Amino acid sequence: MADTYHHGNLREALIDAGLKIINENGEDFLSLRKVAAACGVSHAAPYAHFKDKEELIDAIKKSVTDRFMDVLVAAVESRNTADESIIAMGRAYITFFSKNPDYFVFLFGKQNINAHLKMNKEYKNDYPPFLLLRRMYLKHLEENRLDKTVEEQEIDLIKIWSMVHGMASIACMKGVKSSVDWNDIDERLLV
Amino acid sequence: MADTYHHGNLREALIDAGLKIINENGEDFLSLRKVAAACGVSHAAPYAHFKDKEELIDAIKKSVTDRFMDVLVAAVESRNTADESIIAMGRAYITFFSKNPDYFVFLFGKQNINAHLKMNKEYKNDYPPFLLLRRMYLKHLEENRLDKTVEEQEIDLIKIWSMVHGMASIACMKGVKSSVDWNDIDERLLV
DNA sequence: ACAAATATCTTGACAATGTAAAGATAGAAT
DNA sequence: ATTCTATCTTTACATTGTCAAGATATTTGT
Repeated sequence: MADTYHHGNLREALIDAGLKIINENGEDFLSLRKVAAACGVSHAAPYAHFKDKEELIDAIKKSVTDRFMDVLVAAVESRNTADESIIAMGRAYITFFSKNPDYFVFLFGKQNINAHLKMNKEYKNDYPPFLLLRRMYLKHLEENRLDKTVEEQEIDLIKIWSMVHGMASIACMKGVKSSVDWNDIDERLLV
Repeated sequence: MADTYHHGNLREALIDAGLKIINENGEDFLSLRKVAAACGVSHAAPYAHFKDKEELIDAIKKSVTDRFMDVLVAAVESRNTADESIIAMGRAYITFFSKNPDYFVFLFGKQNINAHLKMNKEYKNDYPPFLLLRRMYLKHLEENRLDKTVEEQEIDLIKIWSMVHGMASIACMKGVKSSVDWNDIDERLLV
């Protein structure tokens, strides 16, 4: 596989190698040529699979987002009621980024949150974690027989997401002395 | 001033020129050489004032943070009660970044939120906007004669900051269809 | 099965960039 | 006035993203 002219699985290998570099040395350390070298191919080989550096990075982001979604879905499915699912999801959201603070910067650090999602048109205009949250929220309304206008729903959703996302963001900030146990806070999410 | 060997005010000029480039073309477009050229000096001149590129960027961040703080302080001082001040501050926080979405990415997009603050040891371990929020929060406790433990205070503060910061973050995300009026939400901050 | 088309990879090149070293120049200190 | 120091220039080099031309393998059409 390494002694053939054609790599055979270079696209995935580039994504994995890129992610590894980011994990070990941060995004700034990543370069196309290093990724190529890590895969044992020439420095221009990636251009057969990615238009430019950004396209590779977007692919890596999508890879991370997939794992992120796995965690969120698992959290949601570990509970029965929508309320518990939402809390579990919030915890998982924060925990995921507390464990890998660099992923937060990597995913949300740049301009467009879902540039990498729009590109591969797998997802449309919406962010998968947000879609999951909305689904659980609607379930929450049903189960509790609550009646809210669409606008009220939007506001509730933004509130929940903002708090969770904001807490994840702040939890990832080095230099912020967190005497706070993040997993203890989000129980107040739906209060 | 441009025809002399010594620039006279190069440090500030570099910061201003750098900020201008970021405003017009984004952070990615910024390079030390461009900043130097914009100031009419040789490409290595900045090294007399900044250790490396990061140090210049940190200085620019500090400059933006100063303006940010001006806005927050103005908002706080425009109200009488602490409650109103906190809400005004939250609005100003979100409005500031809604107006300049790029600043959000620029300030919080990278690793360490206050690397640029720690460096110039002007601020210690804490983030100025957070200090302002804490001061207002304590005033809020006094005015309403509320009694909370330090832990409860921390949680309240993180909750408020998380929601505001999270909303700012989400408001800055291109691709997030915001049918939400951000300035309308934060009235629920202290509820 | 064979030829043509295509996908994948290599080599070589170039401009932009960050940064270091050595030297020039001006202002400050003594 | 001489020395010192901060500031700036010039030169140089390694890294990087990207392109173009060519080599090689795989797929496709017949």
